[in-house]
Amino acid sequence: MSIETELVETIFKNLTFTFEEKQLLAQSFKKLNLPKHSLLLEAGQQVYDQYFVADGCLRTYYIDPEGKEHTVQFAIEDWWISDYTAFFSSSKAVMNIECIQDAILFKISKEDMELLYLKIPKLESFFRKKMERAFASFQKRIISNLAQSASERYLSFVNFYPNIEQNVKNYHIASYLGITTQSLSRIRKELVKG
Amino acid sequence: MSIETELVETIFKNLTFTFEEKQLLAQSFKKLNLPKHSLLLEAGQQVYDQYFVADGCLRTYYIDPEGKEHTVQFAIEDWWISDYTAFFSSSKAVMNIECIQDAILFKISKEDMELLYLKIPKLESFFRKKMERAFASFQKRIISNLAQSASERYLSFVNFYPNIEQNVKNYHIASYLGITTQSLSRIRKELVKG
DNA sequence: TTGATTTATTACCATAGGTCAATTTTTTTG
DNA sequence: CAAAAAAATTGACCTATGGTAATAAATCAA
Repeated sequence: MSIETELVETIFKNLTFTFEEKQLLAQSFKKLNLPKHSLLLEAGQQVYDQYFVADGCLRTYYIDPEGKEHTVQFAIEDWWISDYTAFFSSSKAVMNIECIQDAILFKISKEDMELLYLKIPKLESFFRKKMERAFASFQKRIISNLAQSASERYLSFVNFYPNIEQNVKNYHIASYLGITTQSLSRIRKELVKG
Repeated sequence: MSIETELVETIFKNLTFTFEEKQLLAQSFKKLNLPKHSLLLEAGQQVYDQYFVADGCLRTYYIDPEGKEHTVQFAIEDWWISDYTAFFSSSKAVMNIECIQDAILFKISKEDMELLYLKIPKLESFFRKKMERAFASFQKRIISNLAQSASERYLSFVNFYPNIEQNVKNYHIASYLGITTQSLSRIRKELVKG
């Protein structure tokens, strides 16, 4: 399958493009195979790209001054991932991105992105809507962090990411929920009992 | 001052418009005076609009099943506010929005917004960038909630919203930080002692 | 397959922050 | 300005979650 077809069929499912537009897309995106355990991005690096996950699983995490990891986001098939704060402002990453399950990605640079917006205006709509959904889901997460107990957050997580639980380590989930692995263990035990 | 001029000078400071575009903007936005303590939006209501804050202070909060309030966002001069999850998906509000200090707002409906995007494409860029910044700031908040203690979060808050602290009640800040007013009191006492 | 390494569980104690209730301070209203 | 209402503080006690450490289970690599 040509990369043009692949892009159009995986990333931009609901859009139609002219031949020239497809060419342009194919030139802007690069396909990437990423093995499990590899780091896609490290804190301190300049962030040029964002990545579409065609297959596999990754996570974005922040390492605090005490060295503890905090998972900000998981990304599976059909999600986008980057250190967006850095990507948007063309600055250095605060976060790390790790590949949790062998992944296939399509990457595009911010620069190419801006050019595409100019040349294919419908992409601006497409990405604005994507941002809106991402924003809404972050907002839900903030509410969940404020209003729910650890075990409620765990249940929300399992419900929201049903396909992820198998792929990730307990300490990934714990660091996403903002608790220790020990607490997660206890919570699960309680839930089985309860 | 005409509403056209007002809009262009307050909301869209860095953009230039043709006469017709300004007309269109003026027709799409409505100016609103909102007194302190009034509710701009209540959970359960259909969300049609988003609001630009020209002056004053508002907050978005969620009321959990136990009746506790959780402040998701403050908005002062130059910020936008709405229940964005509901606004984007044209659904019912989960959040409430309360006016904390007498406010002057400009509101625009989602419908008019989408029309404007079609007629004035540069607005799509403008709002995409706004979304990007909002997204980045939510991401920071998530990290802060995961990685920081209550007193660290309080210091970050004071630092990030230096002008808001005077305007809001302690219980607003506490509910933003995810703690009780009692804890906030204790934290402040500790910080003064040093 | 087996030993080595990584990950998960459990137990015990410590602590940040919550709850309830009383009191003081601040703000609002007539 | 005084009385009433709202907000903030404080204290005593409680609970959820954290930290440390030991053990068990699972995964990986030779």
